[in-house]
Amino acid sequence: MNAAGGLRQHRDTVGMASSASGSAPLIVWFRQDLRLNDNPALIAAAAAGRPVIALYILDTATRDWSMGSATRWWLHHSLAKLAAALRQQYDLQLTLRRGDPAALLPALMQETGATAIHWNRVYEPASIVRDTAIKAALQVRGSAVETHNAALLFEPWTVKTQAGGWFKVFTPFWRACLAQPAPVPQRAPKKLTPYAGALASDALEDWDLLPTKPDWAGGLRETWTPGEAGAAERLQDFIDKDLHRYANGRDRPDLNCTSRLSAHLHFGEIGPRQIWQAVQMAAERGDARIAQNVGKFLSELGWREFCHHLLFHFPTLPQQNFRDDFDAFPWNPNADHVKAWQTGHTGYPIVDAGMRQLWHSGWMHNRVRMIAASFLIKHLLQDWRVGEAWFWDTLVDANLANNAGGWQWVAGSGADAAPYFRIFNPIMQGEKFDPEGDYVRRWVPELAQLPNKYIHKPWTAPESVLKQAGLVLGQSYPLPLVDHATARKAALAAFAALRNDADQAVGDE
DNA sequence: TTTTGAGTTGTTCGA
DNA sequence: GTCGAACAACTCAAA
Repeated sequence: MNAAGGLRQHRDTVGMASSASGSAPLIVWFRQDLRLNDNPALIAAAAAGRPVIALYILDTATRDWSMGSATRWWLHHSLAKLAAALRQQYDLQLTLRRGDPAALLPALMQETGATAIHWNRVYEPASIVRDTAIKAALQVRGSAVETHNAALLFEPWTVKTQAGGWFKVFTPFWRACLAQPAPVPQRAPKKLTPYAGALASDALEDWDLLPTKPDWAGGLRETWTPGEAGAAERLQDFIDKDLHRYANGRDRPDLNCTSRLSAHLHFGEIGPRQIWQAVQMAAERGDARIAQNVGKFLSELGWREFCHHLLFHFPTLPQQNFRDDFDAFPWNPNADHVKAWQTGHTGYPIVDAGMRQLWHSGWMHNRVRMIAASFLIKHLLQDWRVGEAWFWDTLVDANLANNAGGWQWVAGSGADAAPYFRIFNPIMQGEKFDPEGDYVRRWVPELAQLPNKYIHKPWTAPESVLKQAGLVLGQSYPLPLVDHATARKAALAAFAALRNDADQAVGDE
């Protein structure tokens, strides 16, 4: 069955607007909340007992950080799943429209006689600007607008220091969060009244969200199951198989025991409240190993929360150094080096494995993200925003807050950032966290025949070993793009220059 | 206001 | 191979 095909409605029909606002329809505007459970906008709309219109708008008017290629792929499938679920559960059509929400929403309300609209907030700068204006305009027209929180455990304006400011350090931030009452998810509405009129809807396929020539999405299809059901299954699988060893296992890309919920979370196919409750319940069921690991896992959810709160309070996070002394950092732009990094040809196996995993599957293990990001920034001295942009386009979980927060953290320009001297050694990291080389062998197959001893540093292998492994360095696999020790010294020198600049600036005053 | 303790994820060097 | 110290100085959060 092609769920998307069922969305077509060929007839433009003027809705039967009711004059009695008591039975006038209301709109649920889906955005980054593509689920039925724990969806406060949907729940509130259903509870009103009036006809419900379910709407998704492909926003072509907001230019800032428009979706990357991998997230467009995910969105297509997630919308198809949402449409199918709405139809199956409530006999409700998901109406698809493309354009400027500021124009489309009042038009749809006019068309249908809808007098109220619900949506769940997106806590990103461009969305806030857009939605604030839309809300004001709709209210001027006399419409009721209600917005809700589906995306975060705690509202960004509620987590404050004792002095009333915003946290810039994670640990006290998370302590303050944990002091709040535990967030509780709500179930999907049991029933709701679907809007009876026929509504014109775009066909999902016409949005061209999927790649065609070439179709590079094969690796994504074999790796992911977008949609609310896929998210729930992923969470359950994680709790059953991996939560009990999360604290240590999370650092092992070869073991693959992280939750892999990031993209589901980004699209709101599952919410943080649901995850929170599910792992707490698993811990309470009595498995001591799970109980020991839950705190660590929740703190990762805490980092997601922290990044979102940071972005809310510091909206320039994706573009500008959080610490402005980094504006003087002596980057060394080099298109060839960036290309080698992007395509997984740096000559450092753990970095290349990660970059190829990303290209193939739209995702990279967290530990390897740090190593690969550190390499781009500190070994190659490329601006963190170059890496941020590549991740934005290639990650299925590309999320403005997490991506910006992560890159600034690695660069050392962010909140609570890594100290300048923390420069990952890609060889040592590989040997420590991929000890058997399984991860490298999977993603860099040309190295598969190398013995473990050389898998993370092939250039040190004797000629006979290389020959045995069928490897010609510089041909079938690159030599290291830069020498680790040399690059490390250069990075330290660059950071030293930054400090000197800062001292100079103080001296100038 | 001042003081104090602390701050996700590391590496290198020398004993 | 293992271990502790050094790598800076600063900012943040709270007492």
